[in-house]
Amino acid sequence: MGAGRKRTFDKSDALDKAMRVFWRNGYSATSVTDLTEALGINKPSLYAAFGNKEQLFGAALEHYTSHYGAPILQRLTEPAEAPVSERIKAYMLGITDLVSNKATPKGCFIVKSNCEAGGGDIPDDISLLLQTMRSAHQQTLRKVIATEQERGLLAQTEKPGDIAEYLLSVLYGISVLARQGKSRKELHKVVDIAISALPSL
Amino acid sequence: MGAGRKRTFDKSDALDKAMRVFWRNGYSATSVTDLTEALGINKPSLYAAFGNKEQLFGAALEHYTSHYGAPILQRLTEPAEAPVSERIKAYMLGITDLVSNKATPKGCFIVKSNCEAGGGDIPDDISLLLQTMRSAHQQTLRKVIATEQERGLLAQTEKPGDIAEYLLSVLYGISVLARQGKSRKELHKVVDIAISALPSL
DNA sequence: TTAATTATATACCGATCGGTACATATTTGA
DNA sequence: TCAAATATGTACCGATCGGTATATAATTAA
Repeated sequence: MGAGRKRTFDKSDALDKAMRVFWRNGYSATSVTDLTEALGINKPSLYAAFGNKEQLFGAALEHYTSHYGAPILQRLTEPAEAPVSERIKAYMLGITDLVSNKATPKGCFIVKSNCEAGGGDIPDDISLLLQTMRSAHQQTLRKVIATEQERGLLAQTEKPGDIAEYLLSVLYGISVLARQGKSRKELHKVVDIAISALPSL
Repeated sequence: MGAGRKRTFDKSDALDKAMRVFWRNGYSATSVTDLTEALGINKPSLYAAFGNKEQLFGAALEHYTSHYGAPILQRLTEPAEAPVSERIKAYMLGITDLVSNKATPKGCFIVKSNCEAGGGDIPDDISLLLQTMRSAHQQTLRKVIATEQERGLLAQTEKPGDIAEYLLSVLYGISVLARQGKSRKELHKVVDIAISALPSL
């Protein structure tokens, strides 16, 4: 890979650490100094490795979706032989556990960033990225519901997009509640009630 | 009322303007200069009238709940002759309209502040105030549900606190969706589906 | 061994942060 | 009319903001 001094830190580890700082404090309330202290590196190293604060934030969002969100979304389609109601429940409980995990900041990083966007804070590029992520998530959920409705395994009293929006709304709410410190157990109860609304079976 | 020069601005108007700036940008991303520009006054006037940034933020939160939130909460109990299902629906649609109103910042100010809290940003006093506000809101909703259950007008398959938490969760989610730009109409659809989950009638 | 290359550490940049000292303008009570 | 009291406008404070210039240390290719 050519000449040059070796990096003294692991870039992937550093990205995960930076993500947790942003996740906890948000974009505006996180200073570059907060990041360098959490990563144990100096500013020039951070800028050389990740560009700037905005680009690092974008990378943190991508890291979050690919490493924390994606495995949970997988539960919507696997195991394929499981009934859709069970898969949706497993997915929702997975999100709930993620946002109430004691080892990571409370709440959902995407939801927190979404709430931070919409004002003057957060650059336009990031707002666009968030919009894209949210849209992809909604589409994934919508398609699962639509497929099951076509197979007749799910009642068709509501449009799949509307059901997806409803379920996402509950999950967003659960993320806010988790941020407030609500326990995993309390949040699971919300999932139970929310799922009982599904016109299924 | 004593001597002294008269204030050249209306304090109540100024508080409402300040609230909107905080509502849009959040606590961390709002600078004192942002506030003085929006209010059309100088920094010493702002500090003399409202203390400091933190105290002004607290006053803005109180102003929001008393002037924007309280009138909607009233729909939970009035008109008393209306069935509880209708009152809850009117309340939820009221919140939905508030957070998707084109004349005010998108989303719920309390939800946004709650997401901002939990990290290093936002002083402890404010976090406590938010916790108190949220708890009061939840209790109000819980009592309405409990009363109706005692009267036998609502099924008792779930505890009133759990139902309240579920409804709040949906509303929090709606606030996040509104912040993302979802229309009033789309959000009303979420309310419809959410209410169909209630074990009522 | 040397030149090119890359990372690190220190020290600094102009801009902005929340907050205030101070002088001036305005109002009321005596 | 004059003194006390309150508000305003300017100009400034030290601290921190995001970002970088520069020098040095380490690594590889020649």
